Amino acid sequence: MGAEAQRTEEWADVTPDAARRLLTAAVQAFAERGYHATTTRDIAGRAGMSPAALYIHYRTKEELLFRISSVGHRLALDILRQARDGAGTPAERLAAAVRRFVRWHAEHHTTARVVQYELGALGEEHYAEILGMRRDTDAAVRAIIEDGVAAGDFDVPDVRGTTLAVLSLCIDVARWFNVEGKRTPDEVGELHAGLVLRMVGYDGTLPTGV
Amino acid sequence: MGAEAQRTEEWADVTPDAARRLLTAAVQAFAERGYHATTTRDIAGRAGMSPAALYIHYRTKEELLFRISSVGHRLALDILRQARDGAGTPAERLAAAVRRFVRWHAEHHTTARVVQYELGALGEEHYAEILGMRRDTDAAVRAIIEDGVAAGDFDVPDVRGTTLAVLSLCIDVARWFNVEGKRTPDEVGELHAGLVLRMVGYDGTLPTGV
DNA sequence: ACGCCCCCTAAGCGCTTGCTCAGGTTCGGG
DNA sequence: CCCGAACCTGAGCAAGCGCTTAGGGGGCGT
Repeated sequence: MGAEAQRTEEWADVTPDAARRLLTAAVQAFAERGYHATTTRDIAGRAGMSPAALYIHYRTKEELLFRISSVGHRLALDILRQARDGAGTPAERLAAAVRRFVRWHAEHHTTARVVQYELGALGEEHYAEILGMRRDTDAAVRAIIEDGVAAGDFDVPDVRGTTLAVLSLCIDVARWFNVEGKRTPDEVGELHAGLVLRMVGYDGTLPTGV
Repeated sequence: MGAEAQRTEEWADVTPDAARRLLTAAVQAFAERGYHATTTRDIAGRAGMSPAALYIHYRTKEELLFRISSVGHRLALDILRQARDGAGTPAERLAAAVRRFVRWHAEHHTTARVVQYELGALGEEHYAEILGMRRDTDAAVRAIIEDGVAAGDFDVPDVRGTTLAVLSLCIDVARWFNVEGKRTPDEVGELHAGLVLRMVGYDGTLPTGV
């Protein structure tokens, strides 16, 4: 499945068609220039519409950002929760979590960039709502690490700090990942999964799997 | 030494006084709201001046950003080069590099945020100039890791990828570090130094030092 | 005492911004 | 054939933007 196919799939349940086109146009524009440097005319232009058309489907420019941020956080959270609740040893589940989380940030790095770096532009209420999802994200990763510590598979002196560092390492992929670069999302995910297992003091070999 | 003292010290060689006040005002504003959401009136207001005063000391708003970015990158690069060229084993030098680099990103997280996340707002020529310094940053860290591999102290299958990940982990501190939080810059630096030594497969204990 | 230069402000110019609104087009159901 | 609902556009408004300009005040050397 190519990146293009996934990009449309990601917003598949946004209707009507024009609203989805505006949304994907906004994702691209926000990712390229940032929220504040993007004009409503630019978004509408990319979607092949007049500026006024935007306001039929969204009340403000900020609502567009919130919708993107909301869907993006939901997707990222689902990835981590699936790994947390999946089968296998803590090492296998942590490796799977990192692999998929990193792969998502690389593959959908435009969306991920908006999701991770444009939070500050959200309105107060929307920001608070997103913050809740981010706390859940942290909790999901922490749960896996705590499982590993309890099982005696991991050696982690500072669980909260290490959780933060693991998430930090994964999220930052969205900042530097470049489609023109030599590394595929799969390769980056694999590399990071290995690094994270070392960070938690797992002394076995990197488990394979999705 | 408090953060306040360091903040002024950081821009000590910027003269005259009004130019420095404008610069520090811009750093705060850019870090809080982002470059594009910051107005020249806001910057001038924070510095206790009229909007026009800005243009006596700086030709454009973008030049202000470039100056900040330039000084910030220079400071960060110096930290890493000092660690690279310092005495000690590769593990000691890598630990020192991460400790100090992370500490800088935590202590000066306002400056660091502008330096790391507002690159895209730079003009083309200024951007190219900054990019050169960023390549040097990468090279400095890579050199230490290569030393450790050559000495047989580190086990790193993918040197370039791991270098990128190490830098990534350190840089991202600027995004999440919160002065209100419970962790001091020193503690965060210590934690990350330990994590990075694990990432490079160093099997000794964390060396102490600056 | 005087002229000079540096530093600053008040006012505002030209432009772009987010957003609005009256009016037109398209299309399925009766 | 007509109606109403859904969707879209052209034109434009008020506000805010980066930046400019004309002019004033204060401290310096002479």
